[in-house]
Amino acid sequence: MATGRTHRPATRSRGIPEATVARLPLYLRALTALSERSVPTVSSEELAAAAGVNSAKLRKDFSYLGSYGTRGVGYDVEYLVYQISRELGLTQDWPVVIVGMGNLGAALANYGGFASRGFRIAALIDADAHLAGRLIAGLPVRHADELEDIVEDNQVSIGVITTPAGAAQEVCDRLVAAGVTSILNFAPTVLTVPDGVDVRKVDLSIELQILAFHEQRKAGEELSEAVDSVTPPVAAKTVRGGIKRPGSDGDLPAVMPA
Amino acid sequence: MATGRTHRPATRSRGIPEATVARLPLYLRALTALSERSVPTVSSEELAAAAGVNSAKLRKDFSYLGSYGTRGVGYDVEYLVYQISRELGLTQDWPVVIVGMGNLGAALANYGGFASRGFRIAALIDADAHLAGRLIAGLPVRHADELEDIVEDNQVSIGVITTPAGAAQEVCDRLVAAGVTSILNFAPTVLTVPDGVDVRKVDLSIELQILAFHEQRKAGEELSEAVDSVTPPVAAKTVRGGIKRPGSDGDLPAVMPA
DNA sequence: TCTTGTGAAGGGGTTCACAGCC
DNA sequence: GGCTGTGAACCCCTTCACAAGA
Repeated sequence: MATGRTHRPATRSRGIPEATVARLPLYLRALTALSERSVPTVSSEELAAAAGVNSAKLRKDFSYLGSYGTRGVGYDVEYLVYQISRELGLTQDWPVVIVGMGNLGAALANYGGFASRGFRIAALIDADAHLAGRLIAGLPVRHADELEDIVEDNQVSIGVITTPAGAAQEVCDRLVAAGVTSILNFAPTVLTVPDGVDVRKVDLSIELQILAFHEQRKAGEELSEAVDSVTPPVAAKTVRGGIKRPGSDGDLPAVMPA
Repeated sequence: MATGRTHRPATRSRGIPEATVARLPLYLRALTALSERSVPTVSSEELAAAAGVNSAKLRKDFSYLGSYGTRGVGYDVEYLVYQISRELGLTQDWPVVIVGMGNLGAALANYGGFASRGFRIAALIDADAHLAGRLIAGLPVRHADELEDIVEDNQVSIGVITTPAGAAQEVCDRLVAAGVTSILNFAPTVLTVPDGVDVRKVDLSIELQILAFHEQRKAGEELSEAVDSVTPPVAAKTVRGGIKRPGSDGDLPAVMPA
């Protein structure tokens, strides 16, 4: 889902699979909870359960980081927390800017896990001059005109976009031009960025639509449960190949603009 | 990332790959935009560009739905919009409840794409009695005590959890007990659900941490750029195997509670 | 004995490249 | 000539199952 990065063959060894990287934060969270409860060691089985994955996957994931466990015993919690944090780059503070101070932007600014260690909100930015100066989560909103200065002055490399869809690409372009190389996009648009810039997106309506798909499936199965495997693929599949456009202009469903 | 569902071999044919399902909303969005501009047909190349994927992937994806294109011409926009909407189950309105009316919950309630066709907010719910009755996005907040009644009365099958992490599992359990079978979780916790229930999660800090990982990588490459392939994998890899726990209790980084 | 670390097998998804059809 | 639909190759990820080691 990320993009950009040339990902050259990684001059040997340094190749942690993307799927593994995506799970490290999950392990880290589980380990942090154990750490707070002063649990000294944990087995792959226990930790996997806490993270919601299976233990073989977890062990394989950790094997990319090195041999950090002890056979017959398990993993040292504190040590793993440190190693994963380091691997994820959380041993330093990343300054981030949030652009777009609507409901969502404000929600993120107030989100605890955000302002906590590893990330620091360098500035909140909005294009609305009326918002400028207002405090959100204790920080003053800065006007969009200042975007470039803020990014450069604070050496910001990570930007979060929470603007309306229409403004997202322009904001993205400006962030990138000013030096940002990683973007987390909450606006429902496909962003175009130059090579070397990573984009990750969080899209509410896509998630909901995926759930709707499975939900519909369930409802369908319930019905065919009794019949099942008795009736053939029914004539329901009238469409396909020949007929085409059974009601292309008539019974069109209302579709989300999202 | 979804879970639950037994996903039986799908009595022949009905098997659309999960990866394809996840992209259908993207295609639908691009197609809707074309539809609004009254574009009649579109090629796989054009549509793929608009959706941010490559054309071979798009054609393969569409092939799972059926043969909806015309060789030498392209795809009929309106027709595809209809077919994808139907496939995703958006030809009906899904009532959803949002539980947890903090900043994030309020943001979602106000989010346009949410309330638009395909999904309908059946209720906003919060455990804080002080919030009860207050209007958010034009809807009154209902107290958590009413959760079960709301779900049953409105036949809600999709629930969105925007509570603090500590409350998420309990809310989830109650939703499921009341009949919800799909959950979109914004709380930073792993939810445990019975078979047959789908969970998707949206996790801000995980996304940021993944970006930080790649960002760190970039910074490292910049340095080794000049040297590159001249120096061997350096002694930097002091750790590994032998030594163990170089500073397990000393220079521990501050780690996010995530 | 217990649990990690990992080759090897298996499964999905992506990409290629071209046959099929307009 | 142009574009779709799709077998086949390829690649990545997951899972299995067991050797290695505390």
